[in-house]
Amino acid sequence: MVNGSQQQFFKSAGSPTPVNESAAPGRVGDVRRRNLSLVLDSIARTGDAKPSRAQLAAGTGLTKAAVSSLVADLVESGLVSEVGLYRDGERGRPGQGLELSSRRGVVGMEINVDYLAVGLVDLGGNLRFHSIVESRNRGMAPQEVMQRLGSLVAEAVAAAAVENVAILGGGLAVPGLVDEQRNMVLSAPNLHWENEQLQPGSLLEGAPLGVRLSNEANSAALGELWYGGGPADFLYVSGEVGVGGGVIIGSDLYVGPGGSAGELGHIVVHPEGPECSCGGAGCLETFAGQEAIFDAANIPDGSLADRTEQLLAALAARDPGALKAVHDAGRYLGVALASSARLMDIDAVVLGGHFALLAEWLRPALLMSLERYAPGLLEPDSLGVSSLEHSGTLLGAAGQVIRSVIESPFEFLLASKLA
Amino acid sequence: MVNGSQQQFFKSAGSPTPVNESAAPGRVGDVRRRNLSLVLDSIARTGDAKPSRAQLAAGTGLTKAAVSSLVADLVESGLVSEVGLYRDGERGRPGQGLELSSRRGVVGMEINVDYLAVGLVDLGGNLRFHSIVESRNRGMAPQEVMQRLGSLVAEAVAAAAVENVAILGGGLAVPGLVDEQRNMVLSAPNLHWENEQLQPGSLLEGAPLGVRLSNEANSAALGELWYGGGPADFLYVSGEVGVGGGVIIGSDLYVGPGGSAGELGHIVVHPEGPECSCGGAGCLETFAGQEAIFDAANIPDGSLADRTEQLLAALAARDPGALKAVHDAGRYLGVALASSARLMDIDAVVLGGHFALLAEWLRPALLMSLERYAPGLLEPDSLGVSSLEHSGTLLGAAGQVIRSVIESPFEFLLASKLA
DNA sequence: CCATATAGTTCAGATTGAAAACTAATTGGA
DNA sequence: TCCAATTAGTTTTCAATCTGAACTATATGG
Repeated sequence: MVNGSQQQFFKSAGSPTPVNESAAPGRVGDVRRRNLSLVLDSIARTGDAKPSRAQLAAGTGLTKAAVSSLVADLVESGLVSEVGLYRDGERGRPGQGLELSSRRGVVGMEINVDYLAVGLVDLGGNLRFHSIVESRNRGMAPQEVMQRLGSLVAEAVAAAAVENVAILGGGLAVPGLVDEQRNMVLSAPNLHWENEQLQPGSLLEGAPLGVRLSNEANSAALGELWYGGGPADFLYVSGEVGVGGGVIIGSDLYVGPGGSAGELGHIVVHPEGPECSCGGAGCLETFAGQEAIFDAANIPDGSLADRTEQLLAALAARDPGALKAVHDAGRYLGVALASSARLMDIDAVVLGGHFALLAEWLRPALLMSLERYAPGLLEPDSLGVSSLEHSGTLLGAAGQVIRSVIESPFEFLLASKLA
Repeated sequence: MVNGSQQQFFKSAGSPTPVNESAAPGRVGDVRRRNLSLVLDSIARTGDAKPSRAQLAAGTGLTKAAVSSLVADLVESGLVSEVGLYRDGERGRPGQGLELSSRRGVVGMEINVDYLAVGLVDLGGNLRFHSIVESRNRGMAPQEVMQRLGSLVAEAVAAAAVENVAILGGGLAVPGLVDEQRNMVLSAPNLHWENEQLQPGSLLEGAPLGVRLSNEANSAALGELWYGGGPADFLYVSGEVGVGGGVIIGSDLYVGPGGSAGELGHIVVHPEGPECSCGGAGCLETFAGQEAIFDAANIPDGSLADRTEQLLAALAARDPGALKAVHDAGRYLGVALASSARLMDIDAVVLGGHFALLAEWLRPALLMSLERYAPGLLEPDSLGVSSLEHSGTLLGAAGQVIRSVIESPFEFLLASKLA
């Protein structure tokens, strides 16, 4: 990066505005980097259709010659496989179908307050193995939780061996703010974790891409985007113990300058509202968090599964307290979404987690509230409910690793050539 | 875009997921496109220091050979000029200083509710000519307003001739939602404009880059970023007749999928608040808009300048009504900023327009409110006040055109070679 | 006045995609 | 049965562009 010959800028002391270290210069080789990604992405998007080189050339705008050369590299690295000829009853030489290799995969992992989950996702996005176990992780030491997670991961690794899937890496989602670079959980209030250093890499020794830490709501949003048919722009609302959010803009996750964007739970929905655990007041979470809803609905303490079941039963029985609790949550969620949609110019919402379960009762109040506070901004059609249930988060966590390969295959090729 | 030879994808009817039309493929020539921009941007950033080719090579990571070739093209196009040798009392051949040409400029224009403003900004960002006139534009026909603006522009054009500045294009900011592509003002409630088709190009016939329409708050935010020393990430709050906002993330304007992000004025700050002109209720604008503040402070009707003067006088005289009006505005602005900062992960704010004038009285209430609703999120130091006053918006409007040249000089070179 | 230092240019070499010609594989119809 | 037509994919030639190294240009200081 730095030039060998210690170039000096402006010699007069004080260095008045040296030439800024701008973005990296374009090199001839960057073109191939980009086109490798373009072709790989085209194959990924085309999905089940298994495109031929000629179709990729037409779809990407590259020449057949260029595509052939690029595909050769991708096949050699193992990311792409040829899946035999295909025909459709017309003349001409048949094409070689191409797909993301089903013999390469990533392990998706989720630590949440009440459960642990692991899944094996192949490059094509198929969930090849999936396992969830209840685990009261609140207040448990990270090491202990990681150890429990490790035994779940071992199952996934075993399944991968049986299915002949090579594991490239893993993604681990946790319900809190993370520093991805340093593998730290900066703050996960619902787990009672603060500045915890994790060793996610040790969950998958030897995986070339390591294990990538991520936020639960963000991963769920990405899961919805990539594997749940989410639109290119939407706000994902994660109703786990806390109320989280993930912002998808232009098919990309918006994380903000510090990486902690989407904190929907701490939008102020009533300036005279109750104190919040975050130190503020009137936050959405104080009206629409799981705890707040259970309390307002008079559901006694107990395990999450029990309480949820009781709440759903009460709602089905039209219990006025329960109905009002959910109605209020929907109303305030509407306030938060109206403000968010106006601020970020977003016109679609996907409800996940707890909110997906309650959607039947929540939706009417939410729509009414949106109509009151931001009339015409969000159509009822664009207020969706996640269908991925508990696999959305781990699909998203794994997907981030898969995506990083699709976006930078060149680096992956390099690594696999060295090995 | 489409291939000549009508490539057919999957022939079986129904075309199951044709290969997606992804991003454009990388061509060898893209490298030069990028590096031209890189070098030009380096020169722009280095600003007054007027870097030499060798310094640019060191700063960009390109070789001297590449920089020389790139600079030759930029000089030929007139975007960059050599400004003589410079020395600093050391040995060696002196470098040729390079700068953005001061003989190329862009006209910045602003239509607001109570005034019109025009400025001539050269590529280096110097405001070479500036003129503001009062004009009660509310309810006036767009044609009439554009005509008045035209005579102001004529002054700027004359000034450019005198100063020997060639005008490349213009930027026109209006206080409303615009469709930049189609030169339409979709909605400017405070002007009483709705779906108005403008002809901004006719303001500067013959300017190669035409005239670009933009939103007032967004332009002001960009002005603050480029010419007011704003940080890389901040929320600009524009207190004109309405309350607007501009979101700067990573030194880029965030406009959202539909281009209308930053609508700070219609964030809900109190769910039981009054009806708003937007159809919603409890919006920030109903508490902190100019009208709301003047009303709450019991300032009688009149021109904006008069009312502002009266309000400032009342505040200086410690009039309780005026103090409370501004205090309340600050409090609710704090609610909106707390929510926005949490949602978008922003940690700096710049107050502009009316809010800049009232900053002395507004700031304490605002800080108190931020501390109440989002403790620790925004440091007092990161709550700034714009110093650009009425030139910020037109600087930003012109800057967008300048920036587009810096980001895509290749297209500009092409055009100037054809001419 | 020349050794040294720095700026900038020239030229060979490498990478890469475009364009076009070519080879490969398949079908429909003579 | 076999060949024209059609489509897939490869090979070859060419142009664009950067790097690296050698070279020229221009200054200072002893």
